[in-house]
Amino acid sequence: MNIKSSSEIKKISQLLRTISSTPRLRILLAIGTGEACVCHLEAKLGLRQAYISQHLMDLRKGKVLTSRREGRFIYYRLRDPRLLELIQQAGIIAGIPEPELRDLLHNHPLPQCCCPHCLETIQSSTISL
Amino acid sequence: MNIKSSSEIKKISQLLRTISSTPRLRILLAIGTGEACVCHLEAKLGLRQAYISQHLMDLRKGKVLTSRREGRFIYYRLRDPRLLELIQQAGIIAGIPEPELRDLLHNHPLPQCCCPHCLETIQSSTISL
DNA sequence: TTGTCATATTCATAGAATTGAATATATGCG
DNA sequence: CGCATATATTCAATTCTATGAATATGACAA
Repeated sequence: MNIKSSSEIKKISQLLRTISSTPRLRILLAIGTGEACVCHLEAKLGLRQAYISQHLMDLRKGKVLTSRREGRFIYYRLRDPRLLELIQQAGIIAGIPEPELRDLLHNHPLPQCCCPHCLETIQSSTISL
Repeated sequence: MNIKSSSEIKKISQLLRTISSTPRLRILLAIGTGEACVCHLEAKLGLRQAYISQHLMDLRKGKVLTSRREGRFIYYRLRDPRLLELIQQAGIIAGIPEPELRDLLHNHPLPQCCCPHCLETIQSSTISL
C-alpha cells in the first residue's frame, strides 16, 4: 500500500517537475488555452528554436502537450487546460498579487511569425493599422 | 514587462520545484492538514532523520512549511493548506484515479512516536485496543 | 531531385539537486 | 555541569538537469 502510493506520488512528482522549469512554464503560459507553433514561441519568448524544441519534447514526453502537424508547421496545445488553473493556483500560493497573476495568465496576442495562422491575422489586423 | 513576468515566473517555478521531489511530496502529504514532528515523519515514511531534516529545511526555505517548537520537539505545518488542493489537482491532471488520489490525500493515522502528542494518542487509543 | 524552411534530435558539458555519512546544536533533566 | 534526546548542518560523491552547438529529419516547392 505504501509501495502503491509511491508509484502515484512519482506521477505527481513527474508532472510537477516537468512544468516547473522556467522556460517550460513560459512556454505553457504562452500557449495558454490556444495553440502555438514553434516559430510563435520563438518570436514570443525570444529563445532559440532548438532550445524551444527540446523543451517541447520534454513537455510532450511528460504528457503535458499534444501536437498536431499542419503542413510544415506543428501546433502545440495543452493536453489538459486545467494545467493553467494549476499554475494559477501555484501563483496564488507563491504569493503573487492578483494583477500580476492575471497578466501572466492572460493570453497576450501572439507576435507575428511566418505560419499561416499569423498571415491570416496580419491580413485582418492590417485594417486597423 | 517581460522582465517583470520573468520574476513572477521564477516564483512559481521555485514553488513547483520545491514540492516536486518525491520525498518532499511524501512529507507534505504525511503532514496534510495537521502537524508533524520529525519523529512522526521518520516513523511514517521510513526515512532517516537527517534525510528528513534536510528536506524539511528545503521546504522551509521554499516558504512551504512553518515550524513551531514545543520543548524538544519541532512541529511542522503547511504554511498554506491550499497546497494540498494543488497537489490534488496535479494528481487529477496526472491521471491518477479518484480512489487512489483520495487515499493519498486522506490523512492516515500517524504512527506512534516519542512525542507528547503521540503519547496522548496512545492513552486515548489504548482503550479501543 | 535539389533546395529551403520548420522542427527535431544528438551530443558534450557545466551546473544543480540528491543522497549518505558524519557531526553539530539545542533543549531538558538530574 | 554532564548526559540524553530531537533536530539541524556540513561535506563529499554521485546522479540529474539545463543549455549550447551542431546536425538531422520531414514537408513542400520548383
